[in-house]
Amino acid sequence: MNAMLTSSQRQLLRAISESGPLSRTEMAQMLGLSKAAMSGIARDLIDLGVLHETEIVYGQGRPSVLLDLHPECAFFVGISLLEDPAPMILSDLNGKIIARQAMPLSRDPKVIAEAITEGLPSLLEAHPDAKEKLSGIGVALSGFVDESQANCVKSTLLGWQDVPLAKIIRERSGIETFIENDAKAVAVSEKLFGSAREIQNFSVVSLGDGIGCAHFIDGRLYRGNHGGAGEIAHCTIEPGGSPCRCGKRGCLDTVASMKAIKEMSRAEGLECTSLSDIENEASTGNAAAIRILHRAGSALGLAIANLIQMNDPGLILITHVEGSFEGLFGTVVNQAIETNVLPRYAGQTPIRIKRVDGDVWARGAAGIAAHNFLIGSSY
Amino acid sequence: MNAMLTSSQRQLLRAISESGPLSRTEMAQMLGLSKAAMSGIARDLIDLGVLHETEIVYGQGRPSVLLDLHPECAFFVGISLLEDPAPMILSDLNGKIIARQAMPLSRDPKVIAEAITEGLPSLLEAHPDAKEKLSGIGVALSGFVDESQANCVKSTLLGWQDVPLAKIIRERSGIETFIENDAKAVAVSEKLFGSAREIQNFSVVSLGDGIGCAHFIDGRLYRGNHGGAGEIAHCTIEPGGSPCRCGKRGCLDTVASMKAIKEMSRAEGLECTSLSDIENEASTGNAAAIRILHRAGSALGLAIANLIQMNDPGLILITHVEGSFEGLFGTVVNQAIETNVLPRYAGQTPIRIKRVDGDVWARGAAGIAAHNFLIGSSY
DNA sequence: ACACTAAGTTTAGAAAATGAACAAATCAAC
DNA sequence: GTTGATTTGTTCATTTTCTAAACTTAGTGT
Repeated sequence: MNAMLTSSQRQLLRAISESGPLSRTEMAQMLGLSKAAMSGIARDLIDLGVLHETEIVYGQGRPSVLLDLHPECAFFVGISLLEDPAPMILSDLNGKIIARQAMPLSRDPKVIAEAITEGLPSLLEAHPDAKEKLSGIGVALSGFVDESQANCVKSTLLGWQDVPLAKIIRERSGIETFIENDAKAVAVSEKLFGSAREIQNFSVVSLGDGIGCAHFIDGRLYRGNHGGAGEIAHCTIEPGGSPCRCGKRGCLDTVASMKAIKEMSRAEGLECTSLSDIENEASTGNAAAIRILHRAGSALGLAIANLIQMNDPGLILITHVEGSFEGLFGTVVNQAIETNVLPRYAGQTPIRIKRVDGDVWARGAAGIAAHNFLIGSSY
Repeated sequence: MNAMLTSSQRQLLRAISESGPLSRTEMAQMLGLSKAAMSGIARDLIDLGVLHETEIVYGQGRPSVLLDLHPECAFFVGISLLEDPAPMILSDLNGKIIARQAMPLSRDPKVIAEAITEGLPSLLEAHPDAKEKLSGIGVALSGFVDESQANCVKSTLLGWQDVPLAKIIRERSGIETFIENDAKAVAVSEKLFGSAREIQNFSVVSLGDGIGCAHFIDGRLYRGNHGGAGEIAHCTIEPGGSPCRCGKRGCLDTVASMKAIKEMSRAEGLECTSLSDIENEASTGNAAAIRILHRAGSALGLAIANLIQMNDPGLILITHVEGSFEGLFGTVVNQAIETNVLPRYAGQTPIRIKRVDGDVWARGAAGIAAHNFLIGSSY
């Protein structure tokens, strides 16, 4: 239903998704079109149910009517293949989670497609609206995804190589489907729904068991030439350091991922099962805990500083699941960023910390579907 | 004369500049237009003298006529403010250098504009064609330049802050003028004239007294949020290492720039004035020379590896003025890249080495002018 | 010489934009 | 209140840009 949007219509949707509600006149200025053209485009999109009039702003002269996306004009399903059971959520066009369930994870694409298809009815059960207007499925996974957001080029976690997962799910479920790398999916959903809406250049660093990263450049997700842009986890931070499961040494992942921090704690004989535990130990003066947090924080900070130097993003968004950035770890990270960035730049790149819950990945996946619905893959 | 090109015409020029000569049918496919539309666009551009028919390719059916940019349809002047005297070159639309001279360098923008204007007649003297079709001036400088390629936000070397250099030169000379950071200018000219024409994502690392770097992403120069994308020289490579003039420690610049290499040699008591000298010493077994080249090479390699991990470019183009990459330095660089890149990726990112002469910067500057003539700043 | 093939052009007409005039909805001022 | 100023948004005739389909052109293969 959505494939036949004009290029201008798409541009408009993109603009609104970036800046929030706009009057027709503002839209016209933004896209460089005449008021006349804008009027027609807006009317069409309102008729389609994608836009609707919201606020009326009074000023001098005729008041302007703000148009915004109609959040209930389309619904999306997002699935994360990062955990077992795999979270599965239903979201609207604002990224609001409307329903949530889980499905069994599998390594067999066909079984996944089957599980998704079977899970849909119950996910949509209490939401007849959503059932009718379900416009896309998004899947987040750990691995490399191609430009078309259809094929998984390689996933070590899932043991895949060149798996056309999107096609398989699409064929089984009958719903438009797109897949994406986990960190990239989060970046897209932050651009669409989150705190980076209006920012054209930013990077997301997602801190969890592993470390993920993705870049938005000139308002678009930058996937890299082999889909590997943002593989910050395997930047060498401690040359000659500990061996990494990737085969080389001293990767950021071996020092600053939650998994690494926990392993280091265990090796030091600390009985810690979470970042908060270690932070607690450190705050009571435990030297080992302090050392570990220092090492991890400096490494992450250095990597982020290098990212800033390299790409000069307008925002670094650090998402983390566990613990908080209020403690020693966060302080060290910030310090390390400051000391490793060109002094002239220090403090010029906003660092935003965002604590996220277990829905991040599924929500990100839904964002991929929403992005394809709204804007499409090309400009 | 050139400001009123259609968006389609610009797209076409971009496509040809990327892929070389194309038949009308190929063009139509590339831009997603009908043959009919293409026919008209091509005719207009031929009438304007921008395109011309070159080769005829015989196959089955009617032979196709390849169209290419007419290299003599426009000429550009490029000036490098990196040296004194400042090189000044005249180039055609292929980047071919047609004439060359020098002008005195100054820190006063007005004096620069004056020198350029006064230098033009003699530069153009033997080329009446070029005089008539001079379509732009480009200026390369060390520092930060804003998005519009008109204002120098900051240049430590020139002691500038917010200098509207392009406007000053434009007003004095009457010629359309654009300025750009040195490394970024080289990247643009490599994209336009050089070895990265068909590549959408690549980074240029320019090795000279200092180290410069610039990224092309999705076919466009990526300037970064503050114009600082590519400041690889001040990535921290040796945490806690030697102090850098930027104020922090262990920057790549303090270890791998030609200046740093020479300084380290002097500190070690080597009587070397060029990279070749040090390479020679190393090849005869001089331990200090070997150590220096190892240290510099590993640092540069690590930085490039981090760049690859971070941005997954389709090509790294290393330009260097002095010496060669055949010796120890080059070997170490390559080795360090290999060992610090995800093993799966190793060798996947082509590294191209290009020895350049003293014209690089001026040629890059001319490329900026040519790029603005052909494609304009926006898409 | 004959069909066959593919490139490029022509034509009429659809699609998408513009510009200028106009209608609508408010504020401000008397 | 009525009037004027002001700005939004619409209408409509016109222009620009692109398309589809038929046609012309210039070759190859048999």
